[in-house]
Amino acid sequence: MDDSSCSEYLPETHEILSSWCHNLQEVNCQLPLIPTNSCYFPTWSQEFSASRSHSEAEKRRRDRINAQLSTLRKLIPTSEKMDKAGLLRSVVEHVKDLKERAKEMSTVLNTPSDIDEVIIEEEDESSNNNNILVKVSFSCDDRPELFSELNRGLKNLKLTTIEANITSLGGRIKCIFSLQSINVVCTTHSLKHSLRVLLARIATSPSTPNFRIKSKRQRFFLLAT
Amino acid sequence: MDDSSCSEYLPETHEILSSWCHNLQEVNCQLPLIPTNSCYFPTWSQEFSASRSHSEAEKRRRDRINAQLSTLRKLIPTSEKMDKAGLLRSVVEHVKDLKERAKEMSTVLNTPSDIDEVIIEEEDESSNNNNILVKVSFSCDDRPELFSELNRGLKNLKLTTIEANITSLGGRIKCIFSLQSINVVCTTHSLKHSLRVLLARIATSPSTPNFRIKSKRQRFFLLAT
DNA sequence: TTACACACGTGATGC
DNA sequence: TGCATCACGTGTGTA
Repeated sequence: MDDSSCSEYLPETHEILSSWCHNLQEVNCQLPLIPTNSCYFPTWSQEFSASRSHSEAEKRRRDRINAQLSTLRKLIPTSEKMDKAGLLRSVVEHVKDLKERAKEMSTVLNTPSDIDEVIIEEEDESSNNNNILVKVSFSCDDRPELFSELNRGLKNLKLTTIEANITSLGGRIKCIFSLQSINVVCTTHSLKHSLRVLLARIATSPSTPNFRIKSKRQRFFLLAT
Repeated sequence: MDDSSCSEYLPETHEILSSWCHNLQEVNCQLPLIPTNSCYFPTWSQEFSASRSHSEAEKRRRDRINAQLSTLRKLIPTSEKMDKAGLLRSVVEHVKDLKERAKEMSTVLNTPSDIDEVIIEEEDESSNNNNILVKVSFSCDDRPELFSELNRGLKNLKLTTIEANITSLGGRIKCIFSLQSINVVCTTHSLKHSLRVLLARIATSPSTPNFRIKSKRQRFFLLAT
């Protein structure tokens, strides 16, 4: 459509129309206003042209937004056939998840610390019954016999491994265990003491002489925020 | 505003208005159409009410989308004072970056993959003497009994663990072993076969019924290419 | 003034 | 039908 199709649009009719539209705001009848202090037709033309460029600009804006949305849709699996709000909700979830994961990664990566450490803490629910639940964080030099020694020691203490997270990096190893001791006569205190002794012994046990760590990775790369 | 405020809106005026609006589509004058085969006022009321609920629903939709957008804005640093398209572009960048980082991390960290896998390869020097050296990469669902089963199985195969790297994350576990079999009569081929059978059995062994992974994340993020 | 960004109400369309 | 989503053109505020 070009401007000439507006040539029959007379001032009177515009006034009538505007007046009606103004009185009936609920109809949301949107007419470009006609300035009263300038000649009529050029102004209408200008208004119309402005309106068109406005709508075109708005379309470009919408297209920019939708382009990013469809990019996001490709990045997030299982987001096909989701509406915009749903897609964005998934995006929020995934960003949160990725951030948490990255944080956890750096925690895990931090893990094999350079100094031997043994941290033992009881879980909250440990005092409720005769089951003792402890969480153990344990760092030392890595070596082949470590696992069998750990298994043997934990077995001797009648401890069951509920959960284990073991990371070995650069010749160091960090183990995080959730251990459970069921129906034992010893106290939590004595159990923790025995555990501490066991782990200290394992940590300071001499390494196999001919054991050489194969892959010494650059740890700083992993620790960047 | 209630419907009574429309009481002066006469059919004639609506016709005139509709006619004008139809002839001047470029004005985008949007009136609810009046069906010709029903009484006038109720229909107008109904149309108006429908129109109002429509616009209200649309507002709710916009609000839902904008709520997610502002959540995203909080999640993405330096996205204040960005327009919607810019914000979404940052989100896309951020997600891509985080995914790449996670992928990198999982490569470096040997993060467990979502599919069970068993990769067995001989080390180069294995053919030189009667010692067989194999490197095993093994991924499966994590569970408490895994370690003891692995130890038992490897012991039965007369395999010594030279090096072990074990990572558990999100309910999955990945083990990388360097295993040595000294002075055995079996061939490398049969050893690898036995090993593969063992690991496949362990990987598909049913999990302890009451064992629940603590954090069940949407893991596909780490695996997306 | 121009240019841009956002919210709004509406028609179209799919279930 | 009614209810949901989307694209559209417009009014409005801001720089």
